[in-house]
Parts: sequence; C-alpha cells; structure tokens
Amino acid sequence: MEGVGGCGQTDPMSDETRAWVLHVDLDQFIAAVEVLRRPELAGLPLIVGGRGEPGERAVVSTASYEARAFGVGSGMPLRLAARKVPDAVILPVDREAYEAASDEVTATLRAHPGAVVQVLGWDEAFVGLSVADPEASARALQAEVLERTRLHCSVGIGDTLVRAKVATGFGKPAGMFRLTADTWLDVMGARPTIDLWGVGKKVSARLAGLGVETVAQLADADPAALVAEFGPKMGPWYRQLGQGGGTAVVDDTPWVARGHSRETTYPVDLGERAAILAAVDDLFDAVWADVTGEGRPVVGLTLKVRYAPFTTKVFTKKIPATSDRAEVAARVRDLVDRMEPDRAVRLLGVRAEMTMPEDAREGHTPTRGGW
DNA sequence: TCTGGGGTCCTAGGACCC
DNA sequence: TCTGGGGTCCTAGGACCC
Repeated sequence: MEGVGGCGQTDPMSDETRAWVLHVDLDQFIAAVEVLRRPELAGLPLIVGGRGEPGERAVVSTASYEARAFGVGSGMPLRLAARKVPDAVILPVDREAYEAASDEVTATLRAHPGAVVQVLGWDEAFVGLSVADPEASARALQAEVLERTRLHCSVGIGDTLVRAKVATGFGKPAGMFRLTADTWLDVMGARPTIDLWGVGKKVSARLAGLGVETVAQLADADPAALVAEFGPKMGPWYRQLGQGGGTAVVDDTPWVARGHSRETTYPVDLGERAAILAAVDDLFDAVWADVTGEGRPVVGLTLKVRYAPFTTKVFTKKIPATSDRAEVAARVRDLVDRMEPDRAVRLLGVRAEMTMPEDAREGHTPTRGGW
C-alpha cells in the first residue's frame, strides 16, 4: 500500500485505486420519513418521541430543523420540548416505518457495485469501496439513495472507520467530507476529546483530570497513564482514537444479537407486588417472543429496576442453557425476589442473553454501541 | 429540564480452584 | 502455619452509541 516509487508523500487527489471507508448517514432520518408520508408537515416544527403525548414520561427521538431552532434536541424530555415549542407537531415513534425505510436504504447501498456494507443502526452504515475517486462514489451513493428512497444523506470519507465516521459531521447536511491520516490532526487536533466517537462526558472529564483536553493531546498522551486510568484495553484504545486510528476494514458479517430486552417506564409508579409481577410477566412475554424467534437457548437474565424517583438497580443471573419457557420464567421470578419490597417502582426491564454461534463477530472492531 | 428504549463492551472485585 | 500466585467464572456497575 506504500506509494509506488513514492517519496513519502501521498497526493490527496491521487487517482490511484485504494480501499476507502465511506460513512453514510441519513439526514434527520426519522423526521424525514414522517414528512415523506405526510408532506403537509414539511417546513413545520416536528418532534417525534414516545407515544406522541406532550405530557408523558418520554424523550425526543428526533426534532426537525424547524424545531431545533427553538432549542429542542434528541434526548430532551418530551414535556420540556413541548413547552419550548407550543406549536410543534408531536408524533409517536413508529419503529416499523423507520425499519422499513432503513431496509430500503441498506438494500440500495448493497446494490452499489463493489460495496461492502456494515450497518450501524437505523440511519447509518459504513460502505467499503476500492476506488480511485471516493468523492465520485459518495455522490453516486447519495443519488442512488435519494432516487430509491427520497431521503437525503451525508457521507464521510476516510482511511479508517473512525475518520470516516467523524468526517460525516463536517459534511452535514447532504454533503460530504474527507478525513485521512494526513488531515486528521489539522481538522480535529484542537477540538475537545468529547468530539470523538466513543468519548462521552465521563471519559472526557477523566481525561481532563490527566491534563488531556484536546484530540491532539490524546493522540500523544502517555500510554502508561491511560492504562492506569482506563485499564489495559480502553487505555490504548482511547489513544488510538485520538489519532483517528483503528481498523480500516468494513465488516459485513451478518449481525447476531447477543440478547433481547424490554423495559418500560410506567406513567404511574408501581407499588403493589402483584402489579410488579404482572408487569414483569408482560416484559418477559415480549422478550421471550424475540428470543424464540432467534432459536438459540437462553444463558443469562437481567432484571433492571428503577425505584422512584431515580435509583437504578440491576440483578443478573447466569443460567444453564435452556429453551424451556417455564424454566426461564422461574429464574426471572428468582430475580424479582431480590427486589426491595415496599419501594415504589418507576421502571422495569427484562433482558435475556442467548448462546452465541461459534465465530460470530469474532475479532470485530473495538467500538461499542448498537452495531 | 428531570431524565426512553434497545443495544454492546469493559472493568472491578469476590469466590473458588489448583 | 497466618500466607502465594495465577486462572476462571460470576455479579454488579459504568460508559457509550443510535
């Protein structure tokens, strides 16, 4: 991969064919899907979240640009968002509609000649391509997605997954941006570490405690200090992240879920044990349906409890692999018995972990989250 | 402001074994 | 006797992502 006859410098506009990572990210995905099926909403402040009731215990999934202008963003309590934008159109989350639109986009990307596609979520994917002109490929992908789904997307172009993912932010909306080893520190070096994919509030604060404030400082941080603070895996990983490094290989291994879960925040806190047991049974029914759909035995269970107002406890239990519903239900009941009695419950969650097939996602990218 | 739901992966500490 | 060291498994908690 060294430049043939090169003198150490690579021409950023070289016409040499090489492997590129393109990160395709749909703009305002959920709001855009809603506008497609209800064109009269175009141009209105639109908020999607929960069951679409402004007073409920829920948060904003997506806000349109018009609503964002009022200071509404993802993750904000729906109640607060409704107060900020009294005229907003508030819609319930419609997972099936978004999944259907998402599948269309994925199919479009996969149909692109030579594309290796790794889906990250409803509205984004990595596309691996060996080409000479990645911007031309990005334009082509945008046109193909727009033609088939009427949705706009932005594209980040990089020589690693991390650089492609970060680049996308500079291409929004509906544009593209290239970020490589040559340009990474020029563009990102002076920015705070929290701008990195995988660094949140807690980690950026701990980094600041080590005197590491910027991406450039993280890229050059003392490896031993990072290991001491974050452990043998995450320490080296954060340093590499500061350099925009990591894998350049887009992995299209089919997704295999490790588990399934359901959780519910109740509009009114649960007090009676009978009500709690009934609620856990409902959650378990839904989880069991997902698990049996996979056809793999259950090997672990988790019960999540939020006692009002906001103390969360998690109880976990490994169990011998089984596909016997009554058996698993009995183990769930064991976990319920660990709950503190006589405490009001605001949230309950049930999760089941399944056996993993051999070699599934083996050696996959050390990134975390829903992908 | 008062905090959803569905995921993944990492780390620390204790138990247990050799 | 009054003390090792390593490995593995399990549980609980934390952090992050979309």
